[in-house]
Amino acid sequence: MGDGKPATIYDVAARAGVSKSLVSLVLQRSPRVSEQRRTAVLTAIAELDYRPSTAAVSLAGTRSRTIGVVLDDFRNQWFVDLLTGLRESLQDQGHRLVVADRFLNTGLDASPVEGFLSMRVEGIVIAGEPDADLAVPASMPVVVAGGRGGLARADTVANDDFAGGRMAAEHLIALGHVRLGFVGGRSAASVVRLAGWRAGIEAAGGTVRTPRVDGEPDREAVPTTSAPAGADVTGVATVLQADVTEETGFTATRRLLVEHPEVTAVFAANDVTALGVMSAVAERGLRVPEDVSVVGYDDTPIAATHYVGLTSIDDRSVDIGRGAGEQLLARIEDPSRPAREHLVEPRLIARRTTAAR
Amino acid sequence: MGDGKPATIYDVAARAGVSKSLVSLVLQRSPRVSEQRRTAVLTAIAELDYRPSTAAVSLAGTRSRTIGVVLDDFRNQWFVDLLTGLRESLQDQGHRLVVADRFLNTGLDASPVEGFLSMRVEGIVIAGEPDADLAVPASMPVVVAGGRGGLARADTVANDDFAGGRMAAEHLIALGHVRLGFVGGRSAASVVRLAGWRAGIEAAGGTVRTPRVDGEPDREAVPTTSAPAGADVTGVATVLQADVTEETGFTATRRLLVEHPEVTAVFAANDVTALGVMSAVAERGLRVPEDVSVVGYDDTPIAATHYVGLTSIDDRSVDIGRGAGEQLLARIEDPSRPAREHLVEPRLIARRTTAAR
DNA sequence: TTGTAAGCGTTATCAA
DNA sequence: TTGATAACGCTTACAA
Repeated sequence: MGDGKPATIYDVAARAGVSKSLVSLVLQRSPRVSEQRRTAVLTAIAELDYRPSTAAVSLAGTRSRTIGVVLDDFRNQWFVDLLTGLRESLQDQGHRLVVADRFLNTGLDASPVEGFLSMRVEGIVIAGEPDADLAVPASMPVVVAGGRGGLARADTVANDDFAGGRMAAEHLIALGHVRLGFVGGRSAASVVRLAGWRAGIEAAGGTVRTPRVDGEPDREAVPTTSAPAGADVTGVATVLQADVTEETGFTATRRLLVEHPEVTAVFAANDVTALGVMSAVAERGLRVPEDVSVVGYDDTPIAATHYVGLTSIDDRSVDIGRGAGEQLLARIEDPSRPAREHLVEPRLIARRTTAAR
Repeated sequence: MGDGKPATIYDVAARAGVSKSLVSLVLQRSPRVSEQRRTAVLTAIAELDYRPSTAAVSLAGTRSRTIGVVLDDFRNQWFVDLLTGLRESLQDQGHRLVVADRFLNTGLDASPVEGFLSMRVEGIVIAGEPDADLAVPASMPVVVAGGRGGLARADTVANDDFAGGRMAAEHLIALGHVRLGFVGGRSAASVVRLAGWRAGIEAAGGTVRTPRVDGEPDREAVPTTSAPAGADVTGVATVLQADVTEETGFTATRRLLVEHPEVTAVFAANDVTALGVMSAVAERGLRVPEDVSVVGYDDTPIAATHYVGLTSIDDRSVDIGRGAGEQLLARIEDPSRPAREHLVEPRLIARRTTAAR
């Protein structure tokens, strides 16, 4: 195995005593090769530790059989599940996956998309909200996975945030909670999750205070405390101006609990925010879930730890990935195909932060 | 921008009215090209939205300028920081980074290393403990980042686990703790961290009960409870047979706290285990850090959340990445260079789970 | 400073 | 079923 230069197809052909065309046929598993020659070639390949050069293959071949995956940020763990799904639908179909986050090869390429174009990928998967400055040529098949809008002509496969928000509300109401709170931001996902949550409450005959933007005084005087008797459900929503983080989730919840001490269940637009919510609950000397139930969104690994044990909405990233791969394949087959938006139904994972009231 | 086939160097040459060699020279920023021609070429490139084919470039060129990074698992978040460091030392030097985890293109390639060999990468970074079956040809420059051993001939850049373990002990002792516990497994990293912790205790004049393997009865009868008066420090270590997880960390700690109720500080071999430790402490009705202090290792994102706020040892993955890139570059320059092992000094990040006794 | 021409390691198109 | 031979898009001597 004293590797000097890697063996080429010529070396294999010479060693097997055949032409390089024949070697190429064997490589492509052509059925019309005699068993004898085939084994001779295979033996030579093994002996020489030969491996086709991907550069030569994609240069000479008609297709690169490569798909580029653009991640918004490697830190967003959800891409792990997304990749699992993509592998199922793409890799198993003989496509090679190349992943890059927004910064992976900047400096060499202007953007990960640029790099993929240089590689002559056959399609691109954009994970998360597509950046506006991600210039993808019109002729390149693209699918947006997990994000919405952005590229009009692209297929989209995303979580059904509305359904997820509604699930959160239904779960809490089923547990007997009637005074609900919401903490989220102004991102597209958060807004739709809030709408779903509101719909869940209204479906139960309840009312929701119009989303209040944090920092602005409340215009509406909804009598949440003097609510009608019975099981009437009411909700108060806090929509943060700034990014929703653990920190802002904490301060927003602190305020929410002061202004609405009747709230016994909070739905946070994402898991990290939910951590802030839980800290705020603890700070007031209340316990989760005995005094206040908390639901997050995304079902991140941190929610799944026993220590945190956060009830959360699983956005089914694996299925989103699989679906995205299938859509991309379909578009590569038929580029004229109209772009569609596909929603994946999320599911609620009940853990230790929610309990009956 | 009606892209049909991507433009080639021929198209650019024709449009600019020059030879394709001249275009190539411009691409390589050769200084000996007249300003006039250069702008003509650059204009043509822009107009045609031309992008060199990486396949053709690496096939025709002498070097691929590509480095492969093998991750053990995308779920181990530490690779994010590692990549940051690698970008600094490699990408900024004009190298392209291609990342893959153990499963990324299996089916197409036998292993990520196979894929990289096909791509004719100039070097490979193996992140984490190298798999034994990762067959890397002797002639391929390799550096192991964050793991130890495995490939004898490879340079290694890793966290100084011994120093980290010692830091944990010193931190706790400085806070006044004298009855210390350890929970870890039998992985190389865990064993060394334990050794460092022990050294820290011994340096303070203390003694450590010989690591006890969980499940086996204690052979040694070290009088930890009847310790000499004064500030004598003692430690009890539990070494798990099975993998250290949140679950096993929990059960091991539960037992530790029963058998050694005098323990007021626990050092866990990693952050996830530390979560199990904290659950076990809570289960006994004790509080962190008022009753028991807890230190983790790796400084994972979960430790950094305010909600968890785990004091942890930061293994400085960014620096490991930068160092690994530098070592790899040096080896590519001089393949005969003897392999060395480089240790990066970790640092303790004090948060809310440790307090003075 | 610019152009010509010979590769680089494959696949693909013909003939044989 | 096999083998020439021409691409593929670029780099790189070598000439001019």
